[in-house]
Amino acid sequence: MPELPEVETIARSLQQGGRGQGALPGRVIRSVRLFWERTLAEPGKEEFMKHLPGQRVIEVTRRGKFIVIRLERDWLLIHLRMSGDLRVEAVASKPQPHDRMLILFEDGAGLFFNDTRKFGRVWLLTDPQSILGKLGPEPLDEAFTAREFHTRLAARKRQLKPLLLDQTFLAGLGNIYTDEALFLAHLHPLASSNALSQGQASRLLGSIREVLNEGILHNGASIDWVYRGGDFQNHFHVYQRTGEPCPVCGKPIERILVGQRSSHFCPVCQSV
DNA sequence: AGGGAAACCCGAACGC
DNA sequence: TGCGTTCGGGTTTCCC
Repeated sequence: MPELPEVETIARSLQQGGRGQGALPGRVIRSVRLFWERTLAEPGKEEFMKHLPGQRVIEVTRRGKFIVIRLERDWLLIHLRMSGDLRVEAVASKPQPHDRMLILFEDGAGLFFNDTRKFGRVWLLTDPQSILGKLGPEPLDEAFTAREFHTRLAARKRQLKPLLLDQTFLAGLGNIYTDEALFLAHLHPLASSNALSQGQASRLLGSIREVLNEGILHNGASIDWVYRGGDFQNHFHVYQRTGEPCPVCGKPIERILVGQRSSHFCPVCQSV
């Protein structure tokens, strides 16, 4: 579940060396190995091999669900998608099952990209804005106001659920966090975005921030058997709790399909 | 413009 | 036991 909190956690650990000895900044790339090429590397294997070796890592940050690695000349963007994970080894050992890429550094350290379901992607770019520029605002950015959020919601006429999942509208929310935020805000996933009052928009932004911060606190969620360290899955209010009593009113949680995505909500607390 | 569907993947969890 | 089928997560692309 490569949603914002986990990406945030990994980016932080990569910067601070949290996972083992993983501080990337300062390290110089020696070589790159791709164990899976078909959809992993953009623009392609040849470009990676040609341009990455010799470049020093400057810093590691995050934008939306992307992990952003700034190199001396280029930029590396990593999207973990569903089952992706990053692992840093001070002395790179041999690849493990489902490892898709290894970036080997001159001092022997290695950054492994492991991804069971092969959904993840890595981009090598001279200008990261070609991708990051399309993203909507950061919900955790304090400069992003509830008033601005309300304006953006009112400018569209869409079901709340798909709109919140739209990364160009707001960056970083996935299916879990959207369901949880809508529940906390007492809003129905099918409610129309342009029907929200300023107060409802404010409450929704507050709920989004609460859910994201809670996810970060718990190191993200490990659901669908893909374990990646977090335990936020033990704190869901509605997600994957179909039929269980609503923690607020006791009515069974319902599950519907919205924009092909499963959506969990309380039919009483979240009226349209 | 909004919404639906399919495609990309895999392994768990099911049905028979 | 061993098949086959379904499912779901994020995103892009195509179509109405």
